[in-house]
Amino acid sequence: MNRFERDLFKNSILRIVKMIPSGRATSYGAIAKAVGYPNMSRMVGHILGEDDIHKEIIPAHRVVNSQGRLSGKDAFGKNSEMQRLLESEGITIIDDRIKNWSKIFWNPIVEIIL
DNA sequence: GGCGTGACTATGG
DNA sequence: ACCATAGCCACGC
Repeated sequence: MNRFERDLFKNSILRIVKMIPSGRATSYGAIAKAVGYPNMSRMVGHILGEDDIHKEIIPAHRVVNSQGRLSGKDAFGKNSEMQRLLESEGITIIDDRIKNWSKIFWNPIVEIIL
């Protein structure tokens, strides 16, 4: 993956994350698949953690792992900022896991209409 | 180029 | 449902 591909990958990911509706969430792997790189789930998390990501316009807190776990919460500073943001959107979290994950899950491939 | 690492995932016990 | 394991692959050292 050269730098050009990497930039496309990054831009595509950020575009999808911006589409996640409030009150819903998706997974690293689902986003990776949606942009055509099914094995790049780890990179999705890496990119969302980069410093130049503006968390005001990129709702990175709506991206969790495939089990609905808040595996990235440590990147949101201390005191469970990620959990707080999700709860403020009406999502219930128990032991770092989103309740009713199958209902909350937003699948980009299915729900994005071009 | 080797090696360890990680906001990951699918699978099997 | 929980844990371990093996794939995965860009990145940094």
